[in-house]
Amino acid sequence: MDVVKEREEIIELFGNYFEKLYNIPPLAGRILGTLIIDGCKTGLTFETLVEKMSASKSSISTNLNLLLKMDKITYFTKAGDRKKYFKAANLSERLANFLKLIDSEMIIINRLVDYREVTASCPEEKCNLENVKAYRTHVTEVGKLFIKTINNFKQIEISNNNNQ
Amino acid sequence: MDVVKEREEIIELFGNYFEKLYNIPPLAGRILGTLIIDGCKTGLTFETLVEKMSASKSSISTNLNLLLKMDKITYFTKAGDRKKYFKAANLSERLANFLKLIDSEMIIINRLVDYREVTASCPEEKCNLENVKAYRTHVTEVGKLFIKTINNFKQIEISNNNNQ
DNA sequence: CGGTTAGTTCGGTAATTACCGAACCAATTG
DNA sequence: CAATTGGTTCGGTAATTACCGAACTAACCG
Repeated sequence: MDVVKEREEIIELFGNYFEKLYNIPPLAGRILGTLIIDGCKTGLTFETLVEKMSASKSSISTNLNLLLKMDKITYFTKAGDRKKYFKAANLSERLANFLKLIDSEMIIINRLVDYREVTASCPEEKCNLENVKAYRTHVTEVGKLFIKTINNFKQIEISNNNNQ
Repeated sequence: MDVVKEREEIIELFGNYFEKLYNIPPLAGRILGTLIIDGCKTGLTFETLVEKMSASKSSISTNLNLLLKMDKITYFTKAGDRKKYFKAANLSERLANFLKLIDSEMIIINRLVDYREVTASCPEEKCNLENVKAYRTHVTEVGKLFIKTINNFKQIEISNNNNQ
């Protein structure tokens, strides 16, 4: 395996994937990809990112702050060192965002169910109501699965941190 | 409940939700929301949508074709009637799109696992590899859950169609 | 055939987005 | 204090997007 080339390609894949998934600028996607690949151990500094991405300081700043606000990344600092070290957020935090999505979907579905219950008059609309309810059950199940997984990761992360 | 107002609000909610979720233009999101609320029974015509959305024919055309290409909606025709009747796709079809997303995520994860297996030299990177593998397990589970649900819906849809 | 209906295609434009450079601030160092 | 480092903020601009109107096609009707 050509490790260097593979690294580039994975970052690019991640970048595009995150860009679409989270609706973020291309540069933000690429930063996140880079942090997942390279930044897991020690984190990457602002400066390093400016070089690696060959982007301007202002763009890096803006997009780092965006990713921070979205809880996709975090940073830590070292005593006697003014630099921030950025790294991708824990998987449990990244997954938690899906729960928010699921919650917002649930709100819409519940309103749709209530609405349908008022308006469903003909048999065709009745079965439509049943469909929506079945869909709600599915979304609930997905939510539960995510909560379970997030808790798993939290356990893993705690024991990882203790080992450091 | 003020049904008319509630209808408007649900469409707006759906519109914004789909816009973000699928990365589609606002109008496309609103069309999809409208079709889910209003178009389930008999479908809505091109003309009706132009009026309801108060948008131009060209914009409606473009966005309907986009939604068709994405399998978010379908249309049927009636004998002796030149119009197309648009309706939201079955839930099974809409959910199938999530599977595509999961597949594309799996491809990246697998490449990341392979990459990590080559590059993981220090203990910290080893546990990182374990994290990614645990995440892969989770994504696989989500995929299975979706497949199960999609099959459920297919069953429901078949029996619904037989009752019509 | 000409007229109507249903929908598409093709510029064009207004609005939005992504990124940049330059000026700036705030903390530290000599 | 001045100089340096690490990062932010603020216009500005190039590129992209979302939508429009007008002209068009294709199928049918009388």
